[in-house]
Amino acid sequence: MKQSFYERIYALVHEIPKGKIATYGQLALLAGSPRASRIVGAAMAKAPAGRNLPCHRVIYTDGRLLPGGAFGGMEIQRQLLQKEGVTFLRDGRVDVKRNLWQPGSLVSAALEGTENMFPDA
DNA sequence: CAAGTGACAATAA
DNA sequence: TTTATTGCCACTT
Repeated sequence: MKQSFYERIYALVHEIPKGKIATYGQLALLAGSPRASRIVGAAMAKAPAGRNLPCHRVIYTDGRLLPGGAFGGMEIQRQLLQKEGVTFLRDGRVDVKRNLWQPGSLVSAALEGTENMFPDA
């Protein structure tokens, strides 16, 4: 029985370790559709309570949080991430380069050729 | 079956 | 640098 992409997304988000963050594009890539970043967002938006999804660890590729206050205020989200151990830039953005979730060997094949993902620390 | 929708991402100005 | 537009894919109606 095949699970919808949404279920796949939920599983991935649930796999995000504490103190790390992931971007919608990253989750989409892991889900199997590198361009389905919007699907990830849609999945989060429709994410049913009970899954305890750490959706606050999912941010933009720029390291920017959700404007408007999808979590009840993005400042809340910033506090949460900071409390988890995620480092922030002075611009108020998450340091994606340092805190991006890197799932073991799972990505090795997907990122084949991306030898230098972090040119600068 | 066709059109519309959206917690995004990349490119242009 | 920020703002605006386009493309994108799965899901809903």
